[in-house]
Amino acid sequence: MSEIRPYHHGDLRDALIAAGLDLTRAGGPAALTVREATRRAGVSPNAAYRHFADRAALLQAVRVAIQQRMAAGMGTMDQEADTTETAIAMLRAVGLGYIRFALTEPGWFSVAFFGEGDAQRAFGDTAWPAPFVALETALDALVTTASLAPADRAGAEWPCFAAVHGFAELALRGPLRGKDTDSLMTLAERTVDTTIAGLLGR
Amino acid sequence: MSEIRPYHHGDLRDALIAAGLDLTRAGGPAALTVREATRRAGVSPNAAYRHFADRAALLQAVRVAIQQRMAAGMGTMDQEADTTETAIAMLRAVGLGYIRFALTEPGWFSVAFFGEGDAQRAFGDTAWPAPFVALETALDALVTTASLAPADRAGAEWPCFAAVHGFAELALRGPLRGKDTDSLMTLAERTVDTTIAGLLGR
DNA sequence: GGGATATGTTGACGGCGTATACACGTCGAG
DNA sequence: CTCGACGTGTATACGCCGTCAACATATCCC
Repeated sequence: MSEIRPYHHGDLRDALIAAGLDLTRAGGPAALTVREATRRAGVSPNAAYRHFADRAALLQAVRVAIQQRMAAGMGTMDQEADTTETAIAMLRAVGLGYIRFALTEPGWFSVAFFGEGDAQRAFGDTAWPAPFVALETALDALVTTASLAPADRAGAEWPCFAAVHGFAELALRGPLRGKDTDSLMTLAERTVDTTIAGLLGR
Repeated sequence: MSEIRPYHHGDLRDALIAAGLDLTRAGGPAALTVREATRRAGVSPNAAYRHFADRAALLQAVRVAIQQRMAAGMGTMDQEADTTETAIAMLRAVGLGYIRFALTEPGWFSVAFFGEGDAQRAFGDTAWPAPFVALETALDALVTTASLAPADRAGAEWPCFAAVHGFAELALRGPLRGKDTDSLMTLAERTVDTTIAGLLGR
């Protein structure tokens, strides 16, 4: 991109991640293959091992790239929430945004969150993924606007995250698979609203 | 087991499913390999293809076997629910039973529900899995005991199923991975209770 | 200029799913 | 009782995969 990088390849690492994004977008985690990624980068298979310890490491890098993209694509979450209504709306938007991303980019979604065997590293080492941070922010806003008792704040993430992630899984791989997006989003709204209602105890 | 079945193998199909149960119990769907299953059955790899079209068909058969086991292991769901309290308790028990199975048998759970690529067949052709039927029953009981408005009955499965399945996913492959079972079940209770509260609108 | 180092290639190994062709055991029809 | 059809298991092989070890090349720094 910048000036002349007349090296062997130039920037193989990024090229492999880019290929990985292409592959996983269409086929999910299983579609990411060291050999195919290197093929697309116009390089021999083993060249990848100069930049990634193994396939899992490449997949992890792709995961991070997807999460960044997801953060950008989920729209701005940085609004202030100063009333109960806006705080609830914010929480709702976070949940529906998560589900919308899953429906829009199923391949990427499947990589970004617990997709493959050791995918716990979706959270592991680095910072938490953007959607999760947005969830935390929205829940905090519920407390500051006195919609949620401070005593109920701890652990409130899990019902929310579970409902939203579980719905995505139902829609992508479960009994809701194949339903059209409109119906799915209607059901998603109900799922999110039910969870919020339960959380606020009313 | 029974008398002399001096055929080539005797009952290879069942032997392969049994091997598949062993393999997936420890290692989830990825651990199921045609070659390893046939190895355990003491037979050449291609013998499997006399009984299953491909690896996916074998995995599907294992899935069915797991779901039967799960139905048996989740305890009896056939109790009557004639009061609001018992109906709610039933719904709670179904949800917590689902999560408990996921925590107790993570490998099997990962196979039984949307585990691999085309796992939608967890529901596809045959009858719905037992836990799902139990959920339907519990929701119906809520209606007959007048805890849930009949108008709210349709689609009530999805918030419940999403919360419970999502929680299992969080605990097995997500940010809650590694937490001890007691803590997890506490969080699971809160998740289930939150969902029920939201469903009953109170 | 000349190592040290970073990067990429070649070749190989073992594992996988599975196609194709063959062998064996059983059983029913003549 | 024979014989062939059929159900079942084997042998061989292909192309894919991840990855190791050894080698080649390009770049950077002294």
